[in-house]
Amino acid sequence: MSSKPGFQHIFNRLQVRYGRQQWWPGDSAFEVMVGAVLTQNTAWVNVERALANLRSATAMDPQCLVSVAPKTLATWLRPSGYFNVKTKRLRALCRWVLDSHGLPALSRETTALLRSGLLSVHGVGPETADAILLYAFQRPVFVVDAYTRRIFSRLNLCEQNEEYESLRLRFQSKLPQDVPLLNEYHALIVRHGKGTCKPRPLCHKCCLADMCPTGAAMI
DNA sequence: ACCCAGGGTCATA
DNA sequence: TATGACCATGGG
Repeated sequence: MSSKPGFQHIFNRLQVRYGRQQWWPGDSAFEVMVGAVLTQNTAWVNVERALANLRSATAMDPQCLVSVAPKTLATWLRPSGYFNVKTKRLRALCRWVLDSHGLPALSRETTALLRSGLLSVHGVGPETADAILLYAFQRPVFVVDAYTRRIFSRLNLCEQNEEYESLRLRFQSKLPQDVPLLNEYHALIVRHGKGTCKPRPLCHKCCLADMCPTGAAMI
């Protein structure tokens, strides 16, 4: 007898196929937060250029980012796109960190309080907040993104327009509250989305093809 | 030339 | 609640 493949089983498949992902690429918790904002709807390779600009300007610091002229900050952020928008969002995030007495103080707060705090920052939505919670603060949350919807809706395990919170809580209820697992799972989903599970279906050699009902019709 | 990328906000109905 | 416009660079 066969049953529908579970979230844990799919994780195992992805892990066997792609191996360890070693997320998040970032030296400090603050750099992870900056990267989380800069990567909004943006390819990571472009984010790395902006991060390199900040590092070479020795500006990878909340106090510096709120003090520097917005026009200067926008110049550093230019390669990651939306630089005017992201200048404001980054400054808003830094103001929140400073008003909260810095990252060490924040790291002692409960996950629920951190989450509502992050969501109160202009420019930080649910996905960015959860990415920061998981990868900067090491909290056991599942990060839902566009890849998650694409991959799991093709497996008939969710609807493409399912609400963010609904999807997140469903994942979390089916998985252990284990930070390393949740870390790897989201990273593997992104890896798989960049690999075989493209917007335009290209499911040959997909490690999940045998679970994909529509996979047979794809080239 | 076109589509896509590790989203979110705001105005409108 | 649910669409649509907008933000903007760079790779394939």
